[in-house]
Amino acid sequence: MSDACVLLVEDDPSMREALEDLARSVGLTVRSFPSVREFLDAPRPDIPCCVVLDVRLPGQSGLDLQADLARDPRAPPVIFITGHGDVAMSVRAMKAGAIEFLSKPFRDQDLLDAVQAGLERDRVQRDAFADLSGLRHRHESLTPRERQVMGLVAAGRMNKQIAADLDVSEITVKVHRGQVMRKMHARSVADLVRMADKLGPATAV
Amino acid sequence: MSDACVLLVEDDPSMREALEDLARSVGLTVRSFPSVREFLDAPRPDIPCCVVLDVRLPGQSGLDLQADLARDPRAPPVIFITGHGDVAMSVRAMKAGAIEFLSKPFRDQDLLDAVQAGLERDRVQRDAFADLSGLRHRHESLTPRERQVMGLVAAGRMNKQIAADLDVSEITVKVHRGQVMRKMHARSVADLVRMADKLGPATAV
DNA sequence: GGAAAACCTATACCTTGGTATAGGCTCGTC
DNA sequence: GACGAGCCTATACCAAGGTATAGGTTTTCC
Repeated sequence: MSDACVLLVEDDPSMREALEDLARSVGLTVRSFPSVREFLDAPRPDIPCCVVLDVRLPGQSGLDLQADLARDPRAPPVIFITGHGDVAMSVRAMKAGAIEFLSKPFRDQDLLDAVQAGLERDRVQRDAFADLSGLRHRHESLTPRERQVMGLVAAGRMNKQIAADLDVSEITVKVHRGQVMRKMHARSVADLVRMADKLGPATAV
Repeated sequence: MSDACVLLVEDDPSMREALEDLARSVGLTVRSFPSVREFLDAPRPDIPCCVVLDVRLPGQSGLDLQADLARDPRAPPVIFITGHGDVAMSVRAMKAGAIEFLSKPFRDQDLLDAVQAGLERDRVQRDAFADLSGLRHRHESLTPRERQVMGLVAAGRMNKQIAADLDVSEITVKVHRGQVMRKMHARSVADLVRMADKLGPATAV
């Protein structure tokens, strides 16, 4: 399980140690931070992670940190633990996408289950992001004209229609189109359509 | 706003009346039910809805009802209200997809906001479902062979490859393919690919 | 037994897509 | 001023896609 990591943000040293022991007992790697500050200053490990976060922390609160993280599409999932949580707090956390919100005392297994769910979600998210960034990279290697042609092809337009749209000859379109297929590593139009959809509005005409 | 409806499940008559008045005051249509039983027995209106649900109800609990509803992909979104909610309850509800979980006393505006959010989500969900069911209907009108061809076309295979896959002549594939485009109302291969993806694994080969 | 539906095939013909090769133009950079 | 990148075009040729028309077989169902 060294390909996954739990990021623990907890100010109470005894609690911190107990949670570290718990996580390590099932083979998880743990990095602990006593405050949001130190968590943010530390480099993010480049493996599937999930954050275990006390709601009440010195300085910035756990909920604020979650909101900050949510701005980054690559941010790891968050699991909250708290001593004195209330319903409003938990609802806010869950609405913002938290995996779990546990009140102390909680059962060890509940936390471990949540951690596994969080790691699994991060794995999926990281894979999706890696795919997408490869795709984006290839898309950026297209010239502006090629990008236009890609969008129109993905929209289902025929070469002659594209030629009319762009006011160029049909053969020019064919050349661009061939370049697009090559640069995007698309083996069929179906491939290209799916790539365009993943890239989203960036490819829309 | 008669194109939307709030389904209120609440056993306390005074509370029920207060909530009805609140919803009606902003022009919402309301149908009230004193128990889960009566809610389930009533026909579901065929317009965007959302359910406002007391967690604690005689007979089946609100959380149980939510779980039942979740089995139906067309089920309306749920908003919980409760007098004595705890954190575990709210987390469970939110994990199961609830829009909001409000503890009494709550601000009227908070409930109205949640209702609007719920109705909006149901509108989107209903539109998506209507699209999909039209698509499914057309897909079902295909003969088995045509479905196979559709899957292979959407996978990006060429006619001659499809012919080899199915061990028929290429011309046969062309005929089936033409039928598929016609029956599915696809104006381009790009169209067909997107339809196949929406239909999901049903079209996979 | 006969009608209908699904499936397969073929000929003939036309449209669309794709590539190789080759050349011209413009603009910005070194 | 030379160079490269991006863009546009053309000829020629070949591969793939699409349609109309027509006819065949098998299976199913009344």
